[in-house]
Amino acid sequence: MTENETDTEQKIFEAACRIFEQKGFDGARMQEIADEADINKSMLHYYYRSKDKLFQKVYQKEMGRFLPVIFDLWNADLPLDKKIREVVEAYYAFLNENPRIAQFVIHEMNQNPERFQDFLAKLDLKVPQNFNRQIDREIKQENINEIDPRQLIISVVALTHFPVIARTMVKSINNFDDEAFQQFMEERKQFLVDFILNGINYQK
Amino acid sequence: MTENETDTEQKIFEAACRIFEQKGFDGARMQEIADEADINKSMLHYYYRSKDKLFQKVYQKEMGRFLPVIFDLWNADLPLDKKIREVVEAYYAFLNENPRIAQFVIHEMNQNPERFQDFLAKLDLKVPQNFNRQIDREIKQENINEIDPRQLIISVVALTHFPVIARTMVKSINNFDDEAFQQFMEERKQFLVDFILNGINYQK
DNA sequence: GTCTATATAACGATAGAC
DNA sequence: GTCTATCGTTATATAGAC
Repeated sequence: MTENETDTEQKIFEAACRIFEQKGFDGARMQEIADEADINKSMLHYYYRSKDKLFQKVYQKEMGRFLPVIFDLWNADLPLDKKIREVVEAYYAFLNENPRIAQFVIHEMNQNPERFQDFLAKLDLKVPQNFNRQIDREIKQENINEIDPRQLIISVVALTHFPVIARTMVKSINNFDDEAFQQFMEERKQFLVDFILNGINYQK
Repeated sequence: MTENETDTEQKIFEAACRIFEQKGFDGARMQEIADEADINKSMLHYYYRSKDKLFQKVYQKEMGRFLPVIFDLWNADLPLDKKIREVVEAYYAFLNENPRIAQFVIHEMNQNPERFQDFLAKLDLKVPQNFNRQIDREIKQENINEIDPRQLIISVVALTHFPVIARTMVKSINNFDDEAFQQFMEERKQFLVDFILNGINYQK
């Protein structure tokens, strides 16, 4: 019966992830999570004691998945143009598989900045030092404009993540259905790589 | 006594704006709004009947302020480089005066896409047709790369708005206090204008 | 219009049978 | 482990005195 235990617990957790991602902590209802998991509400308390503790688990999982992806590739040993393409594609792949995670991160981060800061500190993410040096070199060799690497990183994150976070607005304004939105985002991928490399005046 | 009536009603409304912006509909408490307005909780119901109706008013005010700003300047009769600078500066000015509005819009839009779509339809915002034509001309004259004007607009919104929405993350990652963040954003303004114009390969 | 007191409903959490 | 029934709290909302 160990399998059934694990199974129930996991069904609850996965349902909680979906509901918390959609509604946030304040908007989520324990009953709703129970319904989503197709499991009796008491089981949520049996396995996780409280809404708060269940949320903590979800929070750690989602933040722990989201944040490393943001930084992972910047330190890679790749030429700048290839790196930009890889980062954009990695962001796209991740956001495609996790369409609501960015929205969750943004909202819960703003609701409780201290908790976010504490969590970030524990993650011990590497500041992209290699990338800073790479940008320095490229500037000295006059391959790109003089830019602050931090401005570039946040710009790439913004350009890729914002349309996903603001998907409702992008769809409404352009009268996109889901399919048209998906196509728009696919076209955007190539646009972004060119836009970013031109943006820093990259000379091959 | 008409003055006192209006005064109380407005104090409530302004407090409600601040609380709903920070906490969202689900996270906001009527008692908290009453405290923020320094007014008895019953008065909220006396003037606005319900939390929902009070929120509707706030929603309409905030959305009605936010959305026009996004589109206003794109149709202006300005050369492209000047237009980009003006738009970026207009976005900056608005977000500086309303530091939490973008976060509010994003969250409530995602919580209820249908309501957002309905509201947007009623606003009857002009699609930036003039801007589309301007981009067409610039492409034909080979002043810029072949780009989709919709991709450019959303990119400019993303580059300016994302750091504000994700302010907590930007601050935490870079170990910025409020002052350092403000300076980073100020430096970013010039970075963005160059980055965007280079991004579309603008030739003066 | 403003206050206190209270009704009503929703939600998180627990007890206890099986 | 799982279910039903229910407790205790909190939140919205209203009634009624002033």
